[in-house]
Amino acid sequence: MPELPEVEVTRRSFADRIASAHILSLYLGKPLRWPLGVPAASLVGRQIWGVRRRGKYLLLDLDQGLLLVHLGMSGSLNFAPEQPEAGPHDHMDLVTDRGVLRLHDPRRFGAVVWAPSEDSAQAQKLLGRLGVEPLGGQFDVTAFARALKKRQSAIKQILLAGGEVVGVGNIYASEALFMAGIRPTTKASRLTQPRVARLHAAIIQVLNRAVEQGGSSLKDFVSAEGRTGYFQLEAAVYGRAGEPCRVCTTSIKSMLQGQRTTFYCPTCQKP
DNA sequence: CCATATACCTGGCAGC
DNA sequence: TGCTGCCAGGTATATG
Repeated sequence: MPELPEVEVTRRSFADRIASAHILSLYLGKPLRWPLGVPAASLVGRQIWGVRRRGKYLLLDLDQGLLLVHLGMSGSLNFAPEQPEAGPHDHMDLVTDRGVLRLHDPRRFGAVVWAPSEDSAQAQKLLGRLGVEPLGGQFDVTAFARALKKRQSAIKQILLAGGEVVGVGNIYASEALFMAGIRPTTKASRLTQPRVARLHAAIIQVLNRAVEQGGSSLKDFVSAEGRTGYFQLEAAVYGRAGEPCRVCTTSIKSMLQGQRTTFYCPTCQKP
């Protein structure tokens, strides 16, 4: 479910409300991807200073250390004054004096991990290899082009890996490459400077637009306020195999790339 | 160092 | 119906 826009929309939906709250208790259900790393009871009394985002991770800054929260494939957060009885897929309740932050995650690829600091080994193990943030101005075209010149794999796989730029998942990778007119299988190193520039702009545009629209609701995205995506994001290619391209009416193709499905228009996107 | 495959887990759906 | 097989928005880790 969550790529950068969904994670950012989730962050915005509860960051202000949870800021300065004190942790009263932390309940964990079935195991998530990794253990918390410390006894849950050790977080009682901690104060939450704020919520940041790095790639698809949410960072809850505490007065001692921080919590790294990842939504995996199927996770969502809900923050409310009270929560109903936990269902079978609710695996965390962070109870504070401002409300309860609940993680709902059927597939349990998500995680909640405590680390003593962002620079600590625990945090860096997860954050250390992340590429640059695409939004907010640090994403530089020249540096992006220079990095891609060194990479021999298909551009779609480079985007998904997140080592050059973070936040682009399977949906937005297909969408950004369509916007840029680039075939997903094109070797990154073979992209010309102008095409990299188009891709750079497309990534920023597609992610920004999705954030503005409140996260796409292509499937079942729900923000921490409990709202679904406010608008259906009109996918140009994702999930549209066999349907006509919105630009040229060519039938959209799908293929497998590194065990993930990729969608593209064979006419609009050049190798 | 790089590129690729694998594993984790559950639910929904198409097809029989 | 009920079963089977396949697919799903991520990413650390192992392997070559």
